[in-house]
Amino acid sequence: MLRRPTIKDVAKIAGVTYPTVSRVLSGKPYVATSTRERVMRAIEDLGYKPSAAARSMVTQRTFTVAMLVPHLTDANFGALFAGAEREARQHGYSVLVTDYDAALEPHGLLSEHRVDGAIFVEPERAVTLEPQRIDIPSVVLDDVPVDNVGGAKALAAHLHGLGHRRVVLVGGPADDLHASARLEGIRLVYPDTAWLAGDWGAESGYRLTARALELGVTAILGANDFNALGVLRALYGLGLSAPLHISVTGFDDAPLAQYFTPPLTTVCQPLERQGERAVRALLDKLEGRPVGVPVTEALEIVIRDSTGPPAQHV
Amino acid sequence: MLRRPTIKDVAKIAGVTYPTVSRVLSGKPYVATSTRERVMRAIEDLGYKPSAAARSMVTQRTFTVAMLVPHLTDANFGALFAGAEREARQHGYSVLVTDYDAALEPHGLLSEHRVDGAIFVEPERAVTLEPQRIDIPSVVLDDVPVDNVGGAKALAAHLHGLGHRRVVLVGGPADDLHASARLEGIRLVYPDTAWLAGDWGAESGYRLTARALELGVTAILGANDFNALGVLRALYGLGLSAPLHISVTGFDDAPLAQYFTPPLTTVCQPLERQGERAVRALLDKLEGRPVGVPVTEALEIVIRDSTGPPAQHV
DNA sequence: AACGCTTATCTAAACGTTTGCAGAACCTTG
DNA sequence: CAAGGTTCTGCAAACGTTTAGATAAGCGTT
Repeated sequence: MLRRPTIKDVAKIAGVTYPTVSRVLSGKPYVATSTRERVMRAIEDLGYKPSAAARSMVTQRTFTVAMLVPHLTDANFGALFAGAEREARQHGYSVLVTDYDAALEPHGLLSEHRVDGAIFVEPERAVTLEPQRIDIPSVVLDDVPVDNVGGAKALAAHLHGLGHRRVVLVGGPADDLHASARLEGIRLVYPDTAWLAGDWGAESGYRLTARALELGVTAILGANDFNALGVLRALYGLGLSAPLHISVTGFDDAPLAQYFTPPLTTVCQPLERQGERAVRALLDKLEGRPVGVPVTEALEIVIRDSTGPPAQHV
Repeated sequence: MLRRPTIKDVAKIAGVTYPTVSRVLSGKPYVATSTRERVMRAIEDLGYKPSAAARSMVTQRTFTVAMLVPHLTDANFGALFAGAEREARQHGYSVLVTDYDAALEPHGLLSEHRVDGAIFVEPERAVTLEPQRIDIPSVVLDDVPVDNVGGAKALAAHLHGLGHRRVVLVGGPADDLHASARLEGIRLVYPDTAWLAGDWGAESGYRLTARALELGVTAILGANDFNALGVLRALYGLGLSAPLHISVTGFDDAPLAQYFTPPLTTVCQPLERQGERAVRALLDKLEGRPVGVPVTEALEIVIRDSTGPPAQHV
């Protein structure tokens, strides 16, 4: 296996010096059309690909940003990435995904100037990590906030309209800002709603459902769609079903939520757009532009089959 | 904002020349303990971090591998990544995730020697892409095969044991090797089973269920768990339910599958281990070791509530 | 006291780019 | 036709490492 062609090989073939090739590659002005063509052809013939390492060596930039997620198994960030990637690409950047732990390793993305900036998807941990160990520009997803409170309130209002008088929030970490905001929204309608905290997984919803039912509620609000799925599953195990015996709602409108049994009433998060906005904010920081004032995005409720009037008698 | 400290700054503080610092960093022998200590302290004091670019400039290696997935929204690869990441880290590599399209961009991972190798998660597309545009070492997930045929056969046998006599496979792309292998496995038990192909999403299962029922089957095998979820959803829409009217199975045992209503009978894919094995195979290639003979891994069936005896009368 | 061996450090070259500066060739213009 | 501008291209330095080879110091042998 031979050495990869470098800019110098290209130059030799095209009969110019290598800085000229560099100029062609970066689309600089002041290069004759004929030269440009010859160089292009040489590049083509050799199958030349620039070396990112050499390039970022001198420019001190990688034109790459990292997206850090707590666990890659959390399904939601797929859409987030899609939005981020599209936006980044438009500006000549690319996006890499890893989980926090991997990124922080000695050889990880964040430790060796491999990326120009980072997007932290889960704000809480970002806050604890960032100042200590990270010294690259970064944004946390909360820099592009969405109206968790409003979304939750809408959900609660919907339930209230159906006649529910006592509800509970199930799932989400006790110290999570999003989950807290959702509780806050619910309490705007049902002032002293209880919160059975857990994590973001289905298991949480499943495990906590029994305790929720002891509270004598007619509706259970999952802190996210997967929590809600766990609740549905628990109801199934108890021989109950939504919305007949208990109404259930989620949060996020994950792609799968419409295929739950029953299809889930939830709140639609504009995840792609959020990814987009996060990238935009980060690039603004990176390129020294004034970073725009974050506007809070409204969330829309999606009513499906998992909610209905309360059972006549619990 | 000042320049980042380099190896030379460290050297100056520690009172040595910079190659010595390099030796300390890479744990080379022949450096005095006292020197090593002085250097370490200087590194600490300065908050020095090596530059990956400069390093891979000379070594011609990045110690990074890419994991390419078709769409980051496909949930399954989370576990795949977890396994891959763990294995890679143990060998001093890190793993980056992107989708095919992003990776192939002119500035993408694969185009500029940014990674030492790549793992293609979806073999079909890898095959079409690789020879044309990629010239870095790569493995496709099929290089570490799992026994799709056996798993599907086990599923079919389970259904047959319950008394089902006519089944159908729903979902999965018509040209997909995994899906085909699954069909093959089913046909070992039910020789002329029909296949209503689609894609890997829930929507496919949902859409194709009506046609499946027209075939007069008593059980529907989803090509994966999400296809199965779509089927369950469609049944719900028709006022039917599993396993009472129709039995339903999935494939993969996605983390969510046990929380479906009803919990899904499926086949457990050892995804983490697969990720691990893929990395191992790739590193073998990269480091010129003989790449081990791929052993096909057996798959275990997981029986839950979505399958039962056929309805007395269809 | 000179020799060789080991251990520790230094010197210098190399990796593949970008970029500021300087020079060459060609055009205007007065 | 000399002066002054453009437009194009070459030269050389710089980016931050690794690594082969050279040198120096210390020590145990003869």
